[in-house]
Amino acid sequence: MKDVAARAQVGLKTVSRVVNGEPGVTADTVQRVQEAIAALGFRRNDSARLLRKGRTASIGLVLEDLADPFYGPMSRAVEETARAHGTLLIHGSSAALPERERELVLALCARRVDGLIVVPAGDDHRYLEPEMAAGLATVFVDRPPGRIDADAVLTANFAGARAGVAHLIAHGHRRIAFVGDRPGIHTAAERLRGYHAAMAEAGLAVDASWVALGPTGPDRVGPAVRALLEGPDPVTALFTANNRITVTAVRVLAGRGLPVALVGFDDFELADVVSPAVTVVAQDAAELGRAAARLLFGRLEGTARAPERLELPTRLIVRGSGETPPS
Amino acid sequence: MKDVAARAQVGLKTVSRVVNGEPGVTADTVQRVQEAIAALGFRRNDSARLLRKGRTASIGLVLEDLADPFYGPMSRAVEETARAHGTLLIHGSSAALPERERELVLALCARRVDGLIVVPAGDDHRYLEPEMAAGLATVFVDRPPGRIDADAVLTANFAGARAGVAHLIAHGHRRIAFVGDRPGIHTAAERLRGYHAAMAEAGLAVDASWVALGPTGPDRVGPAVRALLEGPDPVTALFTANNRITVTAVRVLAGRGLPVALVGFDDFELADVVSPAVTVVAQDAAELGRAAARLLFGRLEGTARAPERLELPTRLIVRGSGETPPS
DNA sequence: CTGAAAGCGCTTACAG
DNA sequence: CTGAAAGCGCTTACAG
Repeated sequence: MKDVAARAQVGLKTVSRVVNGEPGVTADTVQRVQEAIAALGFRRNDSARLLRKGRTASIGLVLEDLADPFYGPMSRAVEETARAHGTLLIHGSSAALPERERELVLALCARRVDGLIVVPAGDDHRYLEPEMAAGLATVFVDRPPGRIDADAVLTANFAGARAGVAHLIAHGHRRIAFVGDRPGIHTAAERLRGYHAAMAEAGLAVDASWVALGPTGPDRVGPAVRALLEGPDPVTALFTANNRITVTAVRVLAGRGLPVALVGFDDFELADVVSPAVTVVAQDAAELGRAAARLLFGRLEGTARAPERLELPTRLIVRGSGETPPS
Repeated sequence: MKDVAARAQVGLKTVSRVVNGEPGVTADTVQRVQEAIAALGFRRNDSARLLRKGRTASIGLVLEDLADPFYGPMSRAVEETARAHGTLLIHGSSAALPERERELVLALCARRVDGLIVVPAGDDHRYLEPEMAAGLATVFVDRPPGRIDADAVLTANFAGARAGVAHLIAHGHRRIAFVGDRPGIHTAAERLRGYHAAMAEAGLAVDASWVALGPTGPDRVGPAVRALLEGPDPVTALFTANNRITVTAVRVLAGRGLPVALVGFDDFELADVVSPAVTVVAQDAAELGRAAARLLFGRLEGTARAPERLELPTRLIVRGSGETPPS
């Protein structure tokens, strides 16, 4: 910019005016500056600009794994909202490691992102308190923050799971298994609670062996599902508590002839094409992202207000697998 | 930092030394400074730091759509490599609009990202020439850059498609359709070329009505596939040229009883579970991202070298749908 | 071991 | 209409 000013024989401020299209510069001067800009190939350095302005026009999004199909639409929705606000999006995957979540979040804070959207991996977010006290807008999504009060956008996990399990019960099932994520994860715990509620409301006792919790990879889920379907007194229906688990269950069921009822939490691509098509409790990942971004920019632009908690409804999509009667 | 210095009664440089763990400060001084840091809740502003350092420790990734399952693993791979280099990742979706790609890329340039990875939406990247001449490291991925010379990591689209179509021919098919993306897209054109090559090598004439090109949404692909399978002299096999198209084709085929052979370009989740399981020409999206990131950081750390072009091989995964004989 | 001065590339607040 | 000075929050190069 200094070079441009020198070449156009004007002051720095005049170059700044031209670059930013501010009024109050003679057409003649504007042209001289523009010629110098073109000749020197000058481009404004937005990082320097934003340092002076006191914001970064960027927000951070920390989630579990960008490669998980659940997070793609969510990220995209956040990105679109950010774009509408002239803001860039910095991404980070925590790989479900609390330590990595913290590291990423603090790196983003050090960059002074204007706001932060976090899908928690850990269950203690007190490390964010100083940042939030200093004015960092933060919204948690998919899972609530741990040990601090902050904006959160969640899915109705309890109600959704309860409705899914009740659906299986309504179709005559009594021996229903729950295959879920590790119980330390909020969504997993809520969905499990929904399962227990539906069973209790129908007056059905739950055998401890019907509940299989753990990592969502096929290595754990495959054997767990097979175990539930074997033995002297197998379950007649499965409630799978997230899309990674459902997909593995579908794969296992496809390998056996026996009809087993299945309802999954989360919709997934081709759920309508596999045979039988999979009945799911769908949540809207994109809307989760949109709502979180809306809350975030609301907070960035508005006045201070108390933390808000939004809960988005689920939708039962009936496709066939959940309506199989008990064998 | 000024406040910390004042409170600890030291100079700015000493605070800087403590914050960065540089040697040459008395234990006593270190402690005074650390107390001041804790009392004031000071956190270094990395944006300011990096401005002074002349880099931003961030790279930009511009792709078509973060919500497309093809890009999730690719992004994640780029992110992991960036992480290993202490670099953050800024994401942008072009929505396949050349104008939006340009806008995003230039916004990232204005932020002075250290490097850029681009999945092109447009076919003219001369707008990047001044930036690249000024030292911006840039790698194109999935599709080559248009009208400039630059690093690129591509899939062997031509060879992969040729092998996929040859596979159908080897299983007795003569009337094979090609359902692909708009021909302006490089990958689409290459795959079409592979189809024509395989047909020509087998001495088979291609009826113009067998080639259906256009947008990859179900609105276009669904009717196109149905049209190919109806009429007096329908095709007996389909080659679908990307995962969005294949998924729609699978959906259409599931709705009819007749066996039609199918080979798709790109693998996708549950390809092994739908019935029949789908034979695909798989490409490695994660490796595409990893290779691109490796090239980028190689360029950032190394000396200048001529632009490089990598081509990753595809893998034919035989699952059943591609081995259906002609009806 | 320690710190004052200059600078990264911009904008703000002000004066002429 | 125009520009010199100060400042955003740091680091670099240097001197003591």
